[in-house]
Order: sequence, then C-alpha cells, then structure tokens
Amino acid sequence: MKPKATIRDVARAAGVSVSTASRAMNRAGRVSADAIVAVTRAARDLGYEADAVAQSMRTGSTGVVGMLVSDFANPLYARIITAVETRLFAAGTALLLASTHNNAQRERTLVDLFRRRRVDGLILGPCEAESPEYLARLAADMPVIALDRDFEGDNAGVHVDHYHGALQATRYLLNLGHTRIVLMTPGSILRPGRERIAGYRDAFAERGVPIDPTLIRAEKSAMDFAFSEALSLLGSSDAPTAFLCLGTRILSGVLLALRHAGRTMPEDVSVISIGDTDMSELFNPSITSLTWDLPAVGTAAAELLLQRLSGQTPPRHERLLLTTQLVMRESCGPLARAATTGPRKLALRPS
Amino acid sequence: MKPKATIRDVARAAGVSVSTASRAMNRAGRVSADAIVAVTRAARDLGYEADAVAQSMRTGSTGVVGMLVSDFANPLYARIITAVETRLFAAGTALLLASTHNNAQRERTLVDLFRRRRVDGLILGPCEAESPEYLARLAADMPVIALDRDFEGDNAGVHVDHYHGALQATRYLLNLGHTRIVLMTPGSILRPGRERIAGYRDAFAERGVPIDPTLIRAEKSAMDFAFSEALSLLGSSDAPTAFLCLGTRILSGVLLALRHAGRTMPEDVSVISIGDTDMSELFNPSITSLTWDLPAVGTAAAELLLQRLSGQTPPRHERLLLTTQLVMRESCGPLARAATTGPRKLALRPS
DNA sequence: CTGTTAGCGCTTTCAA
DNA sequence: TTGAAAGCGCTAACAG
Repeated sequence: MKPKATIRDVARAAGVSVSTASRAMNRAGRVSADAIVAVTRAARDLGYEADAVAQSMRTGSTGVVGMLVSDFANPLYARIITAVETRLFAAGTALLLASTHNNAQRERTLVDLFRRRRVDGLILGPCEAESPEYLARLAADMPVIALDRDFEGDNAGVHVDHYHGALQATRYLLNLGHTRIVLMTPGSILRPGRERIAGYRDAFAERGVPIDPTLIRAEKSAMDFAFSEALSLLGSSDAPTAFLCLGTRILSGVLLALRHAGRTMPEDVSVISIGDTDMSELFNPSITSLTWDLPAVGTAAAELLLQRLSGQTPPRHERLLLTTQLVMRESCGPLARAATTGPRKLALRPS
Repeated sequence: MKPKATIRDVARAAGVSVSTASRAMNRAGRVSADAIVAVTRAARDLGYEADAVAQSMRTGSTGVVGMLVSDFANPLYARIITAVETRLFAAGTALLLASTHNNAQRERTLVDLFRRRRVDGLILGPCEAESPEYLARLAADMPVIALDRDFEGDNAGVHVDHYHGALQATRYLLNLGHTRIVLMTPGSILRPGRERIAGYRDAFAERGVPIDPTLIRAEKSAMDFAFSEALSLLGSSDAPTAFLCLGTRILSGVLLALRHAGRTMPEDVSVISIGDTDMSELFNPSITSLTWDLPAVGTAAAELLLQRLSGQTPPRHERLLLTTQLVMRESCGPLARAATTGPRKLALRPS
C-alpha cells in the first residue's frame, strides 16, 4: 500500500510548480504545450490520481449527488435508480444512495448526513409524512429534485400523472361492469396515493356510481398487509369483483389472497397491477398493468439536477409530468353475475 | 442560502478556541464540562454541522464505502444492497453505489472513480471478465470485500455455495427421472457460473448419466436471450424435460418460452428458479427455487468491511461460505413418458 | 484542561 | 506563461 502520489510529486517530476501542474491537468488558464506534456507524462508515470476530497474542499463541489427512496428493493424504484445512475455516471457524478424505509425521521437523519457530506444535490423519492415546508426549506439550501412529491414554493420535480392513470384504470373496470372495485395503494399521505384516490373517485362520479369508502385501502404497502386486507374483503358478503393493486408488494399480497380464497382471474375477479414488471407479463393469466416510463423518471430527475448544478438555473420551478399507460392483458374480464350473487366457485386451477 | 457556520463560528460563540470546540464536539481528549456545555449550545444555536469533507481531508477517512454490482435492478442484488445499506447506516457510513453492467472496462473506471473519491473500502459483486490479479492488486491498496468472486492472495469475501446448490438441484431433477436437464446460468467466467456447472456435472457423474454439453447454457443472463435459447431447445427433436434457471431474467425468458411452446409446468417440463422472489412463490404453479439468505450476504459483507475499517484487521483472508436451500414447490414433477416420446400436448391452460 | 500552530492536497488569486 | 502563497474547515501535536 504505497502512499499515493500528490500533485507536488507530479510537479516535481515534471519540473514545474504545483500551480502549473494543476493548471496543466485541468486544462485551465494559460499553460504552455511543453508544460502540459511534461505534467501529463509525470502524472501517468506516477499513477497520479487527483484527490477528490481535497478538490471538493477547495472548490466547494463534491461531484456527488444523494438519492433517497423508501425502499430500493422495490423493482419500480430500482429501475428509476438505474436510470439516475446511468445519467449521472455519464456526467462523472457519483451517487450516494440510502433508503428511508418510508420513515420521516430516518429521512431527515439521512438528509442531514448527506448535507454534512456536502453532496451537490439531492433526489428525493416519495416518503411518508413528507412535509412540503420541510422540502421547501431544504431546497433553499441546496438543489433538490423531488419525485412525486408535493412542493411548496418554486422548485423542481418529476411527477407522474397518477390521477389520470387511476381514472383510466377505474373507468376500464367500470366499463367491464364492475362496481365493487378495491383500490389499494400505498399511503394516502403521499402524493401518488392522493392522486390515485382522486382519480378513482372521479371515475365513479362520472358514472354516478356511489363509492363504498371501505373499498379504498390506502395504507401500508406491505405484502402481508395487502394479503390479509384482500382476504377479508373477499370473505365479506358483498365481496369485491375487481382489484386495482397500485403497489408491487400489494399485487403480491392480493394474488396470494386470491389463491387462498380460491378465486381465479379474470373469471371471478379482475386485477390491474402497477409498473410493467416481469411478474405482470409472465403471470398466468398475464396481468393488465397501469404503468409509465420508469427510466424516464430517473433520467429526467438526473437531467434536471445536473442542469441546475451546471449553473443553468432554469425557471427554477421546472416540473415534468409523465403520463401513464394501461397495458391490456388477460387479468380483467366482464363482471360475471355468478361472482357476486351465486355460490362461490372453488379453486379452478391447482394452487 | 445562508453560509454555513464553521467551527470557528462555534468556537467564537462559545468563547473558546477552535481546538477546544473540536475536542468538545468529538468528546476527544480532556475537555471541561463547562466547555462541552458552551460548545454544544453554541453549535445547536448556530445550526452547526461539521463539514465531512474537511474532516475527511484531515483524518484521511471519508466514512463512505463504495459498492459495485452488475445491475441493481436485479432483485437478488437489490436485497443484498438493502442489507448492506442497513448495516452501514447503523455504523454511520454512507454508501456510494454504481452499476458495472457486467462490463470489466466500466468496472475499472468506477473503481478508479471511487478510489479518487477516497472511499474507505469497496464491496464488489460478481462482474464479467473479473481477474483475480486485478482484485489482488486492488485489495493491496484498500479494503475490498468480494462477493462470489475468486481471489488471489489472502483477501476477504462472502461466497455462496453454488456448487452444492446446483448439485442438490440437479440431483433432485435426476431423482424425478429427468436426464434432459438444461442448466442456464449467467457467465461461466464468473465464479457462480463455474461452480454451478461443476455441481451439475458431478450430479450427473454420480449417476453415471452422460452429459449433453449442449444443455449447459452459461452465457448471457438477458431475458430475450434465455427466451430464444429455451425456445430453440424446446423445438429440438430431443427436447429437454427440465430447466434449471439460475438467473432472475433467465427464469423470465424460460417461462415465456414455455408459454410460447405450449408447454406446462410441471406436466411437460420441470423448472427450478433462483432466489426466492415473489415471482417464484406466486406463480401458478409456484416454482421450486434454489435460494440462499440474500440479506445475510449483504450484512456479512458490510460487517466484514466495517471490521476491517475499525482496524481489527482479522486474519485477513476471512471468507464466509453461505449454504443454499432448495425450496420445494409445484413446478417440478416426475418425468412423464409422453413428454419425451409421444405427441406433444398443446397448451393446457389459457396463456 | 486549553490555545496556538501546522498542515491534509488542492485550486486560485496575485505578481513576476 | 509561470511560481509563490493563501487558505478551504477541520484535527492533532505541542506547549502552556
């Protein structure tokens, strides 16, 4: 573990001063061709790598961006993060990643940690108990790009049009004759949750169909929670005939509940999932999915941040709205009379 | 965006010198209770946050660890990373994450980037074209924990016992009467690939069953690749009756191929998947899975690294070997004569 | 127990 | 075009 070469070593080897060495390597200011050649050679020979910490100290910029999401094992976030990392890498910027576990307390701790580390900017995914004021205060201190979060003041963010997504998906199910439609989405405190509930409500309102509020389950997104919720709903006298599962883990829980209750898709129950994962595509029957361009979210977020970092502070409150698509597959069917009134069918396929 | 308070401001406000302020906040050396109180108060009042960059500069340690995996959208890695992050967070260490896309060139670029950033240590997932010498050289410079990689010299790592895993899974299929068993795994250049092939071979050898090398497909792990490979195998005259799908995307590709070819599990073809994902559990039929404790891999890696960072350089070449388990589900069945000789059945379930 | 001082490695005025 | 020197914010000798 030999001590790393410093710029002084390079300067000495090249027979110039440190400042010339610095200028030569950064191609900044006026430097003679001779100096550039000598310094470059010396640097290569010594295996010199500029100390990013010292550079940060001097320049005030770390070349590091922090990103916080609730859970990066969630495939939806994973794809967004991948896109962010790809874009940042192209810009030579590193990514400091941490998970909030949907815990506001932890989020703050992490933000403080990142701030202390002098990250150049922050990308924040949705998190429980988000407070727009908190965000606004934070954004006053450093560039912040929010994903699907409400903002106060003029700040940048990337939003997905969950409202119209939920509207469209609910309409689709209503068109198939369903009215006992369960909406399951993570937290109504979060923007996506609120938007989805609004879309769902409006779809019902359009038809003049009254809403059963007990069918809106906007709480935890854990699989076991979704499982027990779905199971109890399915066991009720006026059981639902369709599920809008707007969370990866929620979908898993509902599918499991369906199997336990001996219901089949789409005969007994119609299901719409979220995000176009392998699961939705490969499941048998394949699952109709409400989705959007996940990588675009990540790329846009990174792009927005990079732009701001490069000083091109655009109109500040730049916001992107991405639209959703409903990918039609086999998991939805017209409402079967039998499913709501007649005796319940037993398991139709091996479970 | 008010300028952040520095330790000088704190010292002045507390009426002490910077060094006393520093000592008070770091609880290092001898400091009077009075000083601690005054400094703590001043720091709080000023909203002081120590500049981690300056601290790193001075102490030589950044409190940041770098991690490189081929693809963090892969749910298996995602779970490992989650565990790593959780453990590191508990230790106040941050995680710099990047994806190699299984590209040796990119891996080196990233390692250099991280080194320049003076990360305290590195956790490296498997990557194509890994070279043990490269790793050894790297590890001479900084603490490196390798995951499922071959090492030269004495270095630490966490390994999964893919050999016995593949052995056990292959035995299981052989016991069911299968001999036309396809082994699909990412890259035979990587340790996991090599180990699995060895386990597969040895299981056949135990029975004295000859191996058909064309059934070993250890190349790319892309879904479309797996799909076309599986489809062509299924279309051959002596089609396989079982698939060992040792990659998340590989499983997806094979399942899709099965559907396209109109084969059903487990009647026509038996399938074993990897990693205990929702997909394996929820698929219909549920899929027998070769798995291991993913979070344990991450926790162990973080632990090993943290240990080394804290100076307790243990016997150096500390290596952990994790065992695999075969989770029995419904996707495997005894070899059906009809499947290999008689006319092929058409799709049995709606696709 | 506390203050003074010397840098960590780098970039960037400022003069030459 | 180049070099000398200052100093980013912090910690750690060292002297008091």
